[in-house]
Amino acid sequence: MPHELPKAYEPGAIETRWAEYWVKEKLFSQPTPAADDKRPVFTLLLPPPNVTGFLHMGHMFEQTQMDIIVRWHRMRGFVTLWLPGTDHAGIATQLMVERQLATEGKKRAELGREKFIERVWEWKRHYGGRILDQMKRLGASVDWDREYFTMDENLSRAVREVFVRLYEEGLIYRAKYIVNWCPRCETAISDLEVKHEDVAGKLWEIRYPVVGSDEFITVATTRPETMLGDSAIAVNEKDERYKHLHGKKVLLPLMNREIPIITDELAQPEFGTGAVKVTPAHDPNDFQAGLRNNLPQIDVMDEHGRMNQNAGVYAGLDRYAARKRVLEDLAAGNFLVGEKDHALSIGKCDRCGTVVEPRLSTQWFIKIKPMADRAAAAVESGEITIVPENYRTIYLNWMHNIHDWCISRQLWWGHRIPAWHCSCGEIIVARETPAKCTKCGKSELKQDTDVLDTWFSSGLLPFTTLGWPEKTRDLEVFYPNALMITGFDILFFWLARMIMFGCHFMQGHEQDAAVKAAGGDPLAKNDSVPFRHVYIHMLVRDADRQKMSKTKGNVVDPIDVIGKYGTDATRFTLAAMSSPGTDVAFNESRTDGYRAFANKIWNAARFMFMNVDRVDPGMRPSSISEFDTSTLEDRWILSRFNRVAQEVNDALQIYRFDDAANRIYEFFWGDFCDWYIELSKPRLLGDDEKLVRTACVNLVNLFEASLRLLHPVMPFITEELWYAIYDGKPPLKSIALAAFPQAEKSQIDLAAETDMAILQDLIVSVRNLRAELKVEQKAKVPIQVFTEDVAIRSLIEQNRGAVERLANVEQITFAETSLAKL
RNA sequence: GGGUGGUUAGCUCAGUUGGUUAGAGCGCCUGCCUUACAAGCAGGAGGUCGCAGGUUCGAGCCCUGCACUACCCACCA
Repeated sequence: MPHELPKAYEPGAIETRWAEYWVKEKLFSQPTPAADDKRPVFTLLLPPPNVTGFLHMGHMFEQTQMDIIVRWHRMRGFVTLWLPGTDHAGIATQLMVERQLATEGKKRAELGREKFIERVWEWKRHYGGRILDQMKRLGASVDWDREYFTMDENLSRAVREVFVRLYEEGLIYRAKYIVNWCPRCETAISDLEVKHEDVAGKLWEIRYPVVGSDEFITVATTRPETMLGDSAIAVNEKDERYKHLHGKKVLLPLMNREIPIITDELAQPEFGTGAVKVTPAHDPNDFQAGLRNNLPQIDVMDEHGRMNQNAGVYAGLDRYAARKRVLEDLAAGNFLVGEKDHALSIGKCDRCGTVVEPRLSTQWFIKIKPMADRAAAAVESGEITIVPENYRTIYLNWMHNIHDWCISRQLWWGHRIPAWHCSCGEIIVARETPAKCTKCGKSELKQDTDVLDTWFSSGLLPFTTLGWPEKTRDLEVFYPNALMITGFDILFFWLARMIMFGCHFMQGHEQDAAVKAAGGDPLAKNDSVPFRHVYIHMLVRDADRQKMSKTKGNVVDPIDVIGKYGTDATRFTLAAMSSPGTDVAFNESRTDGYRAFANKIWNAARFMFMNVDRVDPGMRPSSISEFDTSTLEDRWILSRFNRVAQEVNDALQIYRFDDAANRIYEFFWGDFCDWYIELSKPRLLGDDEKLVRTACVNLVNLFEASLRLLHPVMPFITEELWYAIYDGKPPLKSIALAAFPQAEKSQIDLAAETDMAILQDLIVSVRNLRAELKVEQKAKVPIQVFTEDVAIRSLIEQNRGAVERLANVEQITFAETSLAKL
């Protein structure tokens, strides 16, 4: 077939065609390897996008990096599993559906739990697959046959199994505790889900009259409405100012309740007046102080952030309205003695932005310390390595200062907690719905209404997606994952939890011996870890380094960019711009440049086909060994190729996607196109049929190998041209299954590189001289070269043709003096 | 309050263990439709490497301080 390619590369149709082909042919489905399979294994779990999602640049960035690594491993002969799925994303999805309902003027409560959940499933069916379809367009080479959803029945069963086991081990407990509460979402949220924001607030000073005296004690607060729930005033034992008041009481203004003056470390003499109000039900520090001093916990607010009946006349008021009224009333009663500006940081709900209220409630917790210690050790010992390295310290600091994890959420969307309450007070934690109470035998049991934090189930994915708790062959082969690629923003939410759960539940796990022998990592001392290496990527920002956000309107939609420049160019941009530890300022001008690169590749192919078709239309690349190395430029380009192959492999080994991409770019454009193709022209245009043929064989071989080298970064154009080279009948169904170029140091021909560098220097300096002397562009001129070096003379002598052509000169002679001239 | 990263060409960024004239893309200037590619080719201009000290034969790189900037963590009433 004559290879008639259009003059310019148009990625659109070509990319969609291959994207569909890869999925249709199930090219990336990875069956479980047989017992005698001796190939090394590479497993990678795709961080499951939320079902709320649409694909944004961050996803594309992450997936490009993963796809490069995955394709690279596959081409190097690894049994490669890249496992895709989506996350039910409890609170986030519930919020989206609530918003959708709001546009219909409906509320969640009106629908009731069952109907609401049905609505969420509808949402999931509608939006859940969207991001996966977009991933297909990106060419993500995941195993679509293994796609999962975190609420699939098998995964849900695994969640219950984990909960029950942890409960039985005493690591899950239920307690009344002060937690972060979002009054809008009406649920507890974990510390991580609270985002702190610095605001200019006020500090109000309130004086409480001491009972039985005309003295007052003054305290300061940023949340005056909570004084309604005060149960003591604390002073420091050593504080001389208050020693005479120890054991006395104050009358709580507005509520007219007598509360004790206690001594507690909560009060620091240096701070403010040295006296502090204690409100155990509304502040975490006060809560602890309350426990230490056996104080009553007076809860004055409800789940909506409104004052309740304990707040007396303020009952029913919203917390901010109550604050206003309390301050007015305090002022009227002459209890308010000061109001100062005060910078404070307030916690807001990560999801909806509502100011979080510390709230006393009964929740389920994980006693996290034992798992955290093991998870810290896994990183400290090197069983898990983290790149960039500074995240290691961040991770360890967090692990070492960890608090118990509140895992219950008062939401409707998520994994229901497998606990059943009996009217007798007994709580039964079980894998399946129990028939009757284990204590009193009653059969009317009510399942706990709470659901689990969404990160509870995602923390289990490295093993639950492989069939756990069954002892599956998949688990044996594919666990642990080789790598985890994810963003720093979910380091604690997800990564930390996966390590804790993995180490805990996979304790004693040994990867299949054959697999281990083939691809085992000597760093890993124990296979319980969920993955051996972690690569943390940074954020994609806009060209001005601003965070992309819908409100700012600076979101760059990857689908738009792809439409404009092609997926390959966009992928190349993201790869070339991703240097570890630095955010990517996504700049379309770069993408435009890489679109040109794709076009360059395309046209190099056109040039090659033009010549090949002329001499031998049936010519195919055979093995690289048939590459003819009789001339300097052939030896040189082969050496350059081997060098870049080695460099690309080295770069990918340490996740330097930028280095890998840049090295290929420089090689292909700079060495292959600018020099090698130009150098091959004299041969191709000459009359010597044998030389023409040799030049063609070399071009085809080198080009085919370059495509394989390029493939992980630019999968589409390489697939298209690879098929073209093989005339639509390639030896394998996809270049993605062909071998990735590897090279040894011995394959680098230093002599050829040095000699070529000399010739290149010569040609460049002649060109410069021509420009300097303003010699007519087309005019061939004779030159004299001055050199005393015999070797260089003979080098030029042997490559006279190339020099003459590329420098546009003729009659090269050698001068005896340094007065070389045109 | 603690911690981390960044500061290099007009713009966006590389620069591995300190070692000749500090690189790339885009933009800009000059000349070219040369038997793939004008999305191209050949050439060119442009940098006191944030500031101030220090170590060294030698510093963009190491040390100290400062400034600016971004981010992470934190229960300071």
